[in-house]
Amino acid sequence: MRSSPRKAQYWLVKSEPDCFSFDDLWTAPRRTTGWDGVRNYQARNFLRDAMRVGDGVLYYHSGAEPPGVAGIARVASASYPDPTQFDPAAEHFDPKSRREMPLWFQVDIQAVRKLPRFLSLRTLKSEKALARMRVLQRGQRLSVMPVEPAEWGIVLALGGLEARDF
DNA sequence: GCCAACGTTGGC
DNA sequence: GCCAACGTTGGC
Repeated sequence: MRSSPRKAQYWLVKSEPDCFSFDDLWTAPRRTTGWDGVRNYQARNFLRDAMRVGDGVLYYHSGAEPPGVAGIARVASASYPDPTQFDPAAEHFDPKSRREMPLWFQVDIQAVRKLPRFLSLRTLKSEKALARMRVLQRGQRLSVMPVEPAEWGIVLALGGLEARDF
């Protein structure tokens, strides 16, 4: 039996630009980095179980002035164990994790396009069509979350990109 | 299994 | 710096 083509999937990831900005990703080797350090089970499940190579990623700057979407990226690898969980010197070392049964996973993400217009949180909130977007719901703190295909299209358009730019 | 205390996130 | 919201921890 053959599987039918997958529907396109989209995600949003958060990063504090003081820590790792979209420009940092853009200038990284192959414009790619391992998205390590995620230590939330719901976010872990998205990384480990749902993300696929080629999925679209909105790169969101949190803790920034202003916060908002800075660029788009793509999932560039299958998920694999986050090596920092095993490193006692790493900030996100997790002594509960075992190499034979890792707790935490990551994917590689690769920058695709910088948004011609940075899309501030304020602007996102003002867009009625995005009212249900997950990142805009009060109290949500996930650093990795799904984005609806329609929302992806609206965000790209607001940011000055077209669908074919991805 | 409950729930209070605590730590973290992240906008403002 | 403040604080609301949330996840985790640990006593019971």
